[in-house]
Amino acid sequence: MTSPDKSNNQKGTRKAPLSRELVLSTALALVDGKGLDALTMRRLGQELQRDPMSLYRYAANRAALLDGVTEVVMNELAILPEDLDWQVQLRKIAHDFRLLALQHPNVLPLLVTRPLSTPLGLRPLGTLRPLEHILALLIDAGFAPADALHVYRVYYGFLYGHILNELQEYIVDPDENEAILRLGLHRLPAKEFPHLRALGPALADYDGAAELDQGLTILLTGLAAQLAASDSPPVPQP
Amino acid sequence: MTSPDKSNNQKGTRKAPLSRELVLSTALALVDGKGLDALTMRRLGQELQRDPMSLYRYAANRAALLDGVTEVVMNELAILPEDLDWQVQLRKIAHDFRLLALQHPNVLPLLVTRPLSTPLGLRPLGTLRPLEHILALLIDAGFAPADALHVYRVYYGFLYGHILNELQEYIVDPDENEAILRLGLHRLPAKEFPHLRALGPALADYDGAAELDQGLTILLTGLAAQLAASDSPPVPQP
DNA sequence: GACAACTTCTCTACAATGTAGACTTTACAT
DNA sequence: ATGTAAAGTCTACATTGTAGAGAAGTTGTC
Repeated sequence: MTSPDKSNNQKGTRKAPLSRELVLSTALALVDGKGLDALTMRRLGQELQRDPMSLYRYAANRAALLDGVTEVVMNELAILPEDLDWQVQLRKIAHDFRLLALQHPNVLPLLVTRPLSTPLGLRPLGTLRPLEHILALLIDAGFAPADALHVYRVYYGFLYGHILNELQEYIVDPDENEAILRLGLHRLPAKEFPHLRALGPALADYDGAAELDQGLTILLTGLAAQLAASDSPPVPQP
Repeated sequence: MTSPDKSNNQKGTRKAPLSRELVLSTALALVDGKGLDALTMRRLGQELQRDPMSLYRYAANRAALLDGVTEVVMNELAILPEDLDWQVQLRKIAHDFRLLALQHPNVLPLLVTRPLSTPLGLRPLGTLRPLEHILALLIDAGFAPADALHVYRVYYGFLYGHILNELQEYIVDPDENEAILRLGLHRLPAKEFPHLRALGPALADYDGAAELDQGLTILLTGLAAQLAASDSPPVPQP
């Protein structure tokens, strides 16, 4: 072993030096496990058995740490083989993203919120890679580059929106879910909220994947139509 | 005047008693003006010329205060005359909501994030009213109640997503916008991000309203198709 | 080895925050 | 006046992010 953990393991077991990756992934674990609020410098330091201050070598401040966490999560989104039909690919990416969000529900607020403070041009590469990927995909599919951008926005907008929606209805304990729901609906004035109250049962069983897929179908239908429409008129100039 | 502000205006001008509305609207003003982080109990107290502790009579804690602010914003969303065609209405609501979000960009994180901590059934009525309204609208338009729910989700999902997207690209100073963008794009490795870099100009001029409308068109097209498809099969049983 | 430069981590300290608990002031009903 | 409830204040404390100075450990050069 060329790299020794050598001598200094005598008292507090001298630990291997930190790294940005280690710091960020422990931070992520903390958030996943105990929630966003649990991610404090002190707690993270404790988790890593280091003085909280040592963290500042790997993230300029707490905000940067949060950005780092979102980046880590974003990087978990695998980039995929390009073979398939573009519609199939968009579907797949959407579902992958949904699963990713479900695996880190506590991070979602960061995912949707942090980019608000960072102009697009300055975001970490990991965050921009999906964008580039989808642009490529759409342009290959026949969309004009500018249109591809619009389509991307519609698509990602819808995707983010769906995830938000789903996680809002998502409750950890599904038994509790129904209980709370019934309780809550009961509270609503019957005259003002007739439809909502009537939908109690329908609200109780929510199938996120199906819901997403349904939305995607609508979206893709519309997109395909648009593509077909724009494909014919502009003949390439000789 | 039966209610006197009478005697006690002699030294620090005895102030009229607070009220939840006053507290919340000042809180909103603070957030609008100075950003989310500026909304601290102490600062809000100072703004109202009261001891920070007095606020706890109108909001159980800071989190509740935040919820209150989102509620206030939500209540600004006017409910509209019902005459119009459902598609027109959905379009109108979407644009209204967009404008609302643009008027309170600093509140958006709350708008999308706070509901995550409150199960649907327990949200403030103001937040649920749009939901009920749209359900009614869709059911009137011919959707089965359960379908109306799905449609609502797609619609609101898309809407939220669009707003998030738009505000992410929104920068206060439009001059700076282009500068930052150019700067940022330049930084991207040309091999890895060819399309994104090429889209520089297209990225620079963003028309949110148009973008939203385009998305809505796609969505509504898909929805209308779905409505037509589901309208014929299930004949009412005699 | 001796020494220096550098990286990594720790200690101490401070200002700001949310909020519990006890108290004071004000308003009003009897 | 006297009691009761509401509204507002004071004091105090634990917890947070982070600045600044330095300690400990690592590595390179002679």
